[in-house]
This record gives sequence, C-alpha cells and structure tokens, in this order.
Amino acid sequence: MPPKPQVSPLASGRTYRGIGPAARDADRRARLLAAGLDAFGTRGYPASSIEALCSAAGVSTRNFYDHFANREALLIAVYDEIVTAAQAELASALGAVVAGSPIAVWARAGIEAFTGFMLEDPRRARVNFIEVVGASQAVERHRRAVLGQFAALLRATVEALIASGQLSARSGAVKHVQVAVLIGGVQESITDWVSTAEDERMPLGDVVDALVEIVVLVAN
Amino acid sequence: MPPKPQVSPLASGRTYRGIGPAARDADRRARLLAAGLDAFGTRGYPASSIEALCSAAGVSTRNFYDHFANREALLIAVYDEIVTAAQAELASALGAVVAGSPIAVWARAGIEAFTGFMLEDPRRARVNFIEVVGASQAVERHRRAVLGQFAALLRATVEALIASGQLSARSGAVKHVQVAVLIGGVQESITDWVSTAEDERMPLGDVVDALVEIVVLVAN
DNA sequence: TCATTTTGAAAAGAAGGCTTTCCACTATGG
DNA sequence: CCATAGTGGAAAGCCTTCTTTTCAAAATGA
Repeated sequence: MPPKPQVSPLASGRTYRGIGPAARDADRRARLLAAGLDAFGTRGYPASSIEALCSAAGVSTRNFYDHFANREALLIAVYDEIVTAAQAELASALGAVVAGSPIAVWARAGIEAFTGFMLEDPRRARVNFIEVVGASQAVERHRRAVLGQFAALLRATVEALIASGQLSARSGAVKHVQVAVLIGGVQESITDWVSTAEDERMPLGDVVDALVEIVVLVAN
Repeated sequence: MPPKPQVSPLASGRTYRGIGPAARDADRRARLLAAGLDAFGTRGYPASSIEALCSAAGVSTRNFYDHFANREALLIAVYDEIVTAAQAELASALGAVVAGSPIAVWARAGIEAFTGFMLEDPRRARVNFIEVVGASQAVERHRRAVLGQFAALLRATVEALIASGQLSARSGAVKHVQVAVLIGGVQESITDWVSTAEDERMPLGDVVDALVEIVVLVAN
C-alpha cells in the first residue's frame, strides 16, 4: 500500500504570513490555550465542546488534534500553565522577602502573590478550583499529583521557617495538616470570593488580612 | 383530544409483591440513590451513564424519569442526602457537648463527627468533595448555596462560643474567613486522605488531632 | 380463569460530540 | 504566472447518550 497520499503538515518548512512553521504551530497552540482558559473559565469545562473551542481560537478542528489528544488534554495543559505561573509568582514573592523576617511578612507575601495572581484573572481561579476538580479520572489524578508537589514545596518552606526560629516546631502530622489547611483554606476563600456576587463581596484586602492573621496564629 | 391513552403509573393503588404503590416507588427511589452514591463515588459522575445507573439499581430507565428529571438531578439528590445526614451527625455531636466546655472539646466533637461520617463510607467523601464540584453550572450553584448555609451555621456556633468566652472575638471579616478556612481545611484534609494510597496514609486519628490543634490555635 | 395493572427490558428516534476527511482558497517560491 | 504547500471551514461517519415509547410477561383482584 502506498504511504499517505496527503502531504504531512510541516513536512517542508515553508514560511507563511511571514512566520515559519514552528512559530505558526506555537501560535495555534497558544490560541487554543487562550480559548481553553476563556471557555473553561466562563462557560465551564463540561459545556465547552471542541468545536466551540476551535472556532473561538480561530483554529480548525484538524489542527486541534495536532496539539492535543482530546479535550481533557487541553484542560490539563491550561491547568498546568496556570499552576506553573502561580508557582513562579509565589517563588518570586517569597524570594523577595529578606531572610529572618517574621512569619507575618512571609505569609502576606505568599498569600498576596497567590491570590493576586488567581484573581487578577478570575477565569484562572475558576479553572483551578472548580473546573479541574473531578473533571475526569485522569484529570483528577493529575490535580492531586500537582497539589501533592505544591504541598511538599510549602512543607519545605515551613521547615526552613522552623529552622530559622520564625515558626514553632510541630509533629510531622501537624505540619502535614497545617499545609493542607493552608491550601484548602486559601482555595475555599478564593472560591467563595469569586462565587459571591460582586456587590456582596468583602474587599479582597480584608480576606488577605484575615488569612495572614490566621496563619500567624497557627504559627505561634 | 382524548387524555393519555396509557395508564398513568400509580393511578390505582394496587399492591404488588406484597407492598403498596407508595412503598414501591420509594423503594425504587432509594435504590437509585444508592446506585448513584456507588457509581458517582467510585467511577465518578462524568463516567456514570443513566443506563449504568439504572441497571445497577435494578430499575428501568422509564422509572428513572419518574423520580429525576435527569442525571444532574440525581447527583444533587445524592449530594443533598449526604449533606443532610452530615449536618445531622454534626448537630448531634455538638448537641452532646456540655455548655461552657473549652474550645478543644467543641472542635474535637465536630471534626470527629464530620470526618467520621464522611470517611465511614469514602464514596460520600468523593461525591461531596470531588464529583459535585463543577459538575455543571446548576450543580455548582447548588453546592455554593449549600456551603453558604453551612458556613452561616458555623458562624452562628462561633458567635455562641465568643459570647460564652470560649473564643476570642474577631472582626467580621476574620470570622468569615476563619469559617472558610475551617471548611476548606477540613475538605482538603479529607480529600488528601482519601486520595492517598492506603499504605501511605497517616492514621486518621492523627489528622483529627492536628485539625483540632490548629482550630484551638486560631481560637485563642 | 380472566381482564387489568404493573413491571423490566428493549427499541427507537433525536441530539450532540468526536474524529477524520475533504475541499476551496490563499500564500509562497520559483 | 504556476504548481504546490498550507490554511480554515464544512461535512460526513461513527459513536455514545439521552429520553420517550412500545411490548410481552408477570402479578394481581375479582
């Protein structure tokens, strides 16, 4: 049997619209990611069909499958993009804190950076805290793995703060649960905030202040 | 035009298999709820078709629509059943605490009752904390409403404890966030626990102890 | 025994999503 | 200007699911 009668895409790297084939492909991928963030973050994952995603991205359905195996893979990619950026923001904010600062400074830096990033574009919060949860078995497994990694990172920070005397030493179990409560507490606070009608929300600054106060109480 | 040519079900209350029509109907509903808890709590909501639910329940698809408008309605009913029972367990446990007890006693009673109920049957935890999240716009709205009610109930308890001097008074924003952190923290701790392989889990008692310790720290 | 109610199962039609294939059009290099 | 690579859009085939309807068999009351 003859090989594929059609030409395989990107076979010969020809420039189109002034950009090379790799850049064109990256462009389409980026547009799909943007459309995914928008659709998942506003209409929700179950209500976002591949067709709608593609037409929003200005990409043909054929090209969709060049980048993602299915809708689930796009959701995971969007999620990973948000998580990676959030962790970078967080690391940058924590890196700017001078060593030996009291716990309140660390807590405020981290919480402000994280909540700020998530709510700067509320679609991020919705995808991260709502749409990705239980979307499918594979997505849920991925989410738990990411969360476990994130928790390990926070535990390392907690260890460092204990070592520098800014945080009271606790048993392993308490440290583990402390981090889970921090993650879950921030998550629920943000979800509550975005799910509340705008005219009934308390100022975001008050939420951050309260979270910091709670962290400080637990730290002592 | 003539009325329905078919006989409407339950038109004449005739006994079948020894039980009356109302009991038969209640039976089917209960079996559907049980099958829903099982399917949603093990395979997950997106992977549970109505057909699979009905055959697991030993109920025909025709009867499914006598009780629920669609799959979403069954999920909400299963969720409500869990939430109602959990709140009853919680109220009962808190009601058994003698007035004026220190905060640690209140916290332990509530947290033990709630986590115990959810993990006594892990399918409850999965439905409550994973499957119901973002399942659809209507389900998510319902979930947030239920959570808002639950938070209000907890805030009332907090107020009572402040009034009796067991809990330090805080600003309104802090109280609000305290409750959100309690809800989110317990939720994430339970979700973490059920998502962890059995041989890697810490003893549940340690998690409860740590949660109580954290609540006490925040209370002072 | 017999007419009737109730049942589970299955069929059938409608709808929608997934994935591949096709196609007319545009941009490109020569 | 032309052959061709590459494009977005349309559509077709396939599948699954939802929801309604039908039907034969079982159970009931008289």
